[in-house]
Amino acid sequence: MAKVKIHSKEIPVKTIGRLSQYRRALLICTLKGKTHIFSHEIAAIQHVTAVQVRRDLMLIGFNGSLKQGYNIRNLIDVISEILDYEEGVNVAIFGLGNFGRALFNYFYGKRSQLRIVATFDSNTEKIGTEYNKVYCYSPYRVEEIVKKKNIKIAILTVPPKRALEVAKKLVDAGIKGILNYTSTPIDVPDDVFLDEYDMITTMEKAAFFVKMNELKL
Amino acid sequence: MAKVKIHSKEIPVKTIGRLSQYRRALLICTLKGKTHIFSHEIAAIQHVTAVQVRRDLMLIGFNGSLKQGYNIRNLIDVISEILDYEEGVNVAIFGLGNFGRALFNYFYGKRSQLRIVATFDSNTEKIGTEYNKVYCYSPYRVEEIVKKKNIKIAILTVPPKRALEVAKKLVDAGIKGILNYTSTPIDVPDDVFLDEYDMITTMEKAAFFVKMNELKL
DNA sequence: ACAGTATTGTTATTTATTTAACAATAATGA
DNA sequence: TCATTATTGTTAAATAAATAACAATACTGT
Ligand SMILES: NC(=O)c1ccc[n+]([C@@H]2O[C@H](COP(=O)([O-])OP(=O)(O)OC[C@H]3O[C@@H](n4cnc5c(N)ncnc54)[C@H](O)[C@@H]3O)[C@@H](O)[C@H]2O)c1
Ligand SMILES: NC(=O)c1ccc[n+]([C@@H]2O[C@H](COP(=O)([O-])OP(=O)(O)OC[C@H]3O[C@@H](n4cnc5c(N)ncnc54)[C@H](O)[C@@H]3O)[C@@H](O)[C@H]2O)c1
Repeated sequence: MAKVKIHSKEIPVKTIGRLSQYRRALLICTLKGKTHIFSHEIAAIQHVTAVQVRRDLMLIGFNGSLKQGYNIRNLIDVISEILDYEEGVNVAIFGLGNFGRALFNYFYGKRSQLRIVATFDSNTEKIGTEYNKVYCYSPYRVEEIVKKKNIKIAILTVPPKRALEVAKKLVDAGIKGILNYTSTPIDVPDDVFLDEYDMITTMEKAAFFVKMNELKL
Repeated sequence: MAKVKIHSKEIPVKTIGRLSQYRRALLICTLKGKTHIFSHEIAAIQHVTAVQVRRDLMLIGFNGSLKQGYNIRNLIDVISEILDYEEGVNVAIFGLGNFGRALFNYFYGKRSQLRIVATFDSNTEKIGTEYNKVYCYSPYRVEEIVKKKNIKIAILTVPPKRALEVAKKLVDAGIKGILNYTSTPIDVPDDVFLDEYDMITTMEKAAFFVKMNELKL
């Protein structure tokens, strides 16, 4: 799924990602009392060009005024209408280790429509406890709880060796989106959103560029 | 910097990222005693097509044999020659909170050429202690320590409000790559590698796709 | 010996994404 | 009044990346 239709226009996935970032920048602006903003101002905050911003906004059919630029409040609302899900989406974390907990803390409460409603861990000392008021279940209960709590998105932070089996269970249970942070690539059906991020790959790219830059001297 | 020359051929940055992933998959294969591998096998492990793999390998001038495919050991060596930096690269973490520590634990020791040689935190209880045998310095000493220890890459996990000031200090001190995990976008000169990752943006994309898929029904 | 098969390596094509170009517009002020 | 300026919205062009196509090759089995 690389594009999506909104108002009968095709929207690239990359635009969706940028809209999320624009909104974040805009929210900070409103806190500062700003009411209007120009495309080049948005561009300066995020890492994009003013043209890119205008093009993205064109795609979602949002218009600014020539002299004042874009109305921040309205723009936030329009982006939210696109990105957000009225009823909200339920999320669960699988693997409540150091990394899972760090993500939990960071994510918890940041977006009102995105709710962490369960955690899963195989460690018997964790099962049955609450972390940030959210109950920790045994992985045996994945199917049951995912259905009962209508969980749609999974954050996968189990050990790499467990990734494949857990991912399979998730898909079978009806999960529709997985953020896979284990270093094991997983496969999912077409109708399941998948994102895989690994800091080591990024670090290797960084090191490569450092090397390249030094050689250029 | 979107492309890089190797053997006088232009290599897209994306290829570099994939090479890192290929190598990881290959290392696992060697552990299993495999000596040769076909492009479609590599493709099946990672999320790419066989054509993509062959094209990437063509770009770095690596040849396989028609009947056996690619020699895994050789391929790992060639990729390592491209990605790795003989003398190694020194890395530091800025912000030793939950997230910083989780990344530390994950990263520490995974790549012999990429060494975490220092951590920095403003919390006086952390300054002067060792975490995983690595000393924690006060942010006041950034310039001094970065130069003394020849630190090239920074993992940025300070609170979002501190991101801009710390990033500026890093660049001034001579850091050449930053992995920015704070939700605050930062700006760096052209000769500094920058990667910004934020799980909330990813989560919002995931939620968006879940929503889209449901509407399609 | 040779048709059939599976694979690589590379060029050509297509698709996706970004960037550039510019007309339209509205305010400013000489 | 009218040139100047700064901006938007949109089309056109350029660039980047992925995919397809296919010749070349080497092995298999008959
Ligand atoms: N992508 C990144 O940048 C990145 C960064 C850090 C860690 N990681 C990865 O994230 C994962 C977690 O890292 P960590 O440091 O928190 O490790 P950890 O060992 O602290 O946590 C793993 C947790 O998963 C639990 N677990 C094991 N099997 C399970 C199962 N079948 N179902 C549910 N829970 C299960 C364990 O009990 C443990 O609590 C690892 O795969 C690690 O490689 C990725
Ligand atoms: N990108 C992601 O997906 C993601 C996930 C989790 C957290 N985060 C971000 O990572 C950062 C850290 O998160 P956390 O949960 O570890 O928070 P935390 O509060 O536990 O850790 C922050 C640490 O930074 C230290 N610090 C403060 N000012 C500093 C300075 N000037 N120099 C050095 N250290 C300083 C604090 O003492 C603390 O130890 C935050 O910005 C958070 O938003 C991002």
